[in-house]
Amino acid sequence: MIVAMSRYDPSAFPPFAVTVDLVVLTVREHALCALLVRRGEPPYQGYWALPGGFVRPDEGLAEAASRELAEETGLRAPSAPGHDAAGPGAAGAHLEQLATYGHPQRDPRMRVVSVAYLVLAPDLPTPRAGGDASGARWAPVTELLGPDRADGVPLAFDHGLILADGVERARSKIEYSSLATAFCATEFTVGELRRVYEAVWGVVLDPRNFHRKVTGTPGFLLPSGGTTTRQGGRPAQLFTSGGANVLNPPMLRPES
Amino acid sequence: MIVAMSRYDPSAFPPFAVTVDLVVLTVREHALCALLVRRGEPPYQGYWALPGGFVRPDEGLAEAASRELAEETGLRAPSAPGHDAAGPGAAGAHLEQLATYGHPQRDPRMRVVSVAYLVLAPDLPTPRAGGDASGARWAPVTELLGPDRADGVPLAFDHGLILADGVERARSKIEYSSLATAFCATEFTVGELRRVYEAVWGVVLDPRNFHRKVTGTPGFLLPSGGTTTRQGGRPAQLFTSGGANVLNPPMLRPES
DNA sequence: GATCATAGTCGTCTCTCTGACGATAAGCAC
DNA sequence: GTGCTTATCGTCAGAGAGACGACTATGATC
Repeated sequence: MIVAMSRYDPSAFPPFAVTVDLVVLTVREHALCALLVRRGEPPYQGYWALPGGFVRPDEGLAEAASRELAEETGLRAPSAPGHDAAGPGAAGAHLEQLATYGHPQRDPRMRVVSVAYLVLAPDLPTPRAGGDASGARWAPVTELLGPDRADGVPLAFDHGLILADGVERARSKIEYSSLATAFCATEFTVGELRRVYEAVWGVVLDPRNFHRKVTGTPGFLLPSGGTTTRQGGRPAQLFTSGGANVLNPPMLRPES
Repeated sequence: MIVAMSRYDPSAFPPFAVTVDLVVLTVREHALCALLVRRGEPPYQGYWALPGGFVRPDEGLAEAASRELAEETGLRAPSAPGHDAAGPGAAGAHLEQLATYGHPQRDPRMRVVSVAYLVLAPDLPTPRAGGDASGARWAPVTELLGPDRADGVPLAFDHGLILADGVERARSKIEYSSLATAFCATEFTVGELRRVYEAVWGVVLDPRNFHRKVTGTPGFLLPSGGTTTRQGGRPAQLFTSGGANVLNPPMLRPES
């Protein structure tokens, strides 16, 4: 392909590389964690980075994100705008576009525009390294963000910024949607859902008020009929996500 | 530039064109309006489209959006994440990234990924046609969206979809931020701000409850000291935007 | 089996905020 | 002045949230 740049010729254009990067979040051991892969090649060889890759010439952006997600984790994720064809309570991760990053020097090799996607997934087995990554892990986001970062080595490229944006999106979106259920298994208890909120927001919530709120919000939870004692204590009712897209009034994050 | 495609060679990549498209919204005559330009060249010659253009090789995405905005409207817009350097109440439009659109066939000429930006501006003079556009106008969004579209001709490319996403973003964002003030002049009255909400949401709000809400929310409005009678009736206090980024509790959109 | 620890669930009280609406204030047109 | 407009203040009932007491039903431990 021959490429030329002329101000007024609309058939000419400067070429860009387009990639997708994934902010894959899950809740494990009461902490919000992000999926990282270790880069096996320069630039940033040996650094931890968000999973991602080039968009192919014949695929859409969400399609590329979904493909990369499957390659890295084996997760099947319907894209966000289309409703989950499997209906309420179906397993599988939530995927939505986050933002696009295109600083001219964000990749030293060439001009790269990266479309970031946010994935919210239930707890998964330890990831396998895939493709061009020499390792993969779940990292608590508290160790990756902020000035009190435990791991002194930053992420590759601008992935620290992308991760921060993704975490902020997740934190605000579970306020006014039922998206927190995407962090849970198909069936879950009110207490498990509460622990998701507590992990994502980093707060403690009153179990009684939380129970009243989520069970009193129409469309948020559907009773599945069963009970479980897997958390110990008194048996708890099992629910599936009611699929309500928008909660009104929203869940309130304490002291924000 | 020679381009090749190889699965595992990270220095090779399929080339994309990257553009920015602008959803410029304003409120005029009690209606939410979007800026459209008429395309002077194929494809979609003669169709109305969102303003926009190619990103240059050496500029960032927000920079390109800001440049296109200035070229089309003369507006100077600071990008959203950085706070307005001119301080609270400064004129100038609000600009933020909206979403990125990259369906493989969205442009018949080539593979184009478009990063859409949302601009909220106070009422502006009738726009001039600029660059490759043969005309420009403000169109009420009610005439452009939905099945009851008055103008039977759709917008070029996927710009109808982009516009719908931008309008939805604006409608939801003024709920929990002070962004509605971006539609007003530097100094404005409570009534003028209420008419912004009414136009964007397409509802009527109770003037007394609205007044109590906005004047009672800390950081939303700053009294500027003056008064005006430009809306008729009793003189109204003038305010500037207090710059509060997030309103808690939010403004409530009726019956949503 | 009795006791304890754990987690779930229901209720109550108070306070804040909202929606509905009455009442008053202060300009302009005539 | 009267009438019309818009702005602003007040009042009241109801919904919802935060704080917290009380009770329930399981497994663990003695």
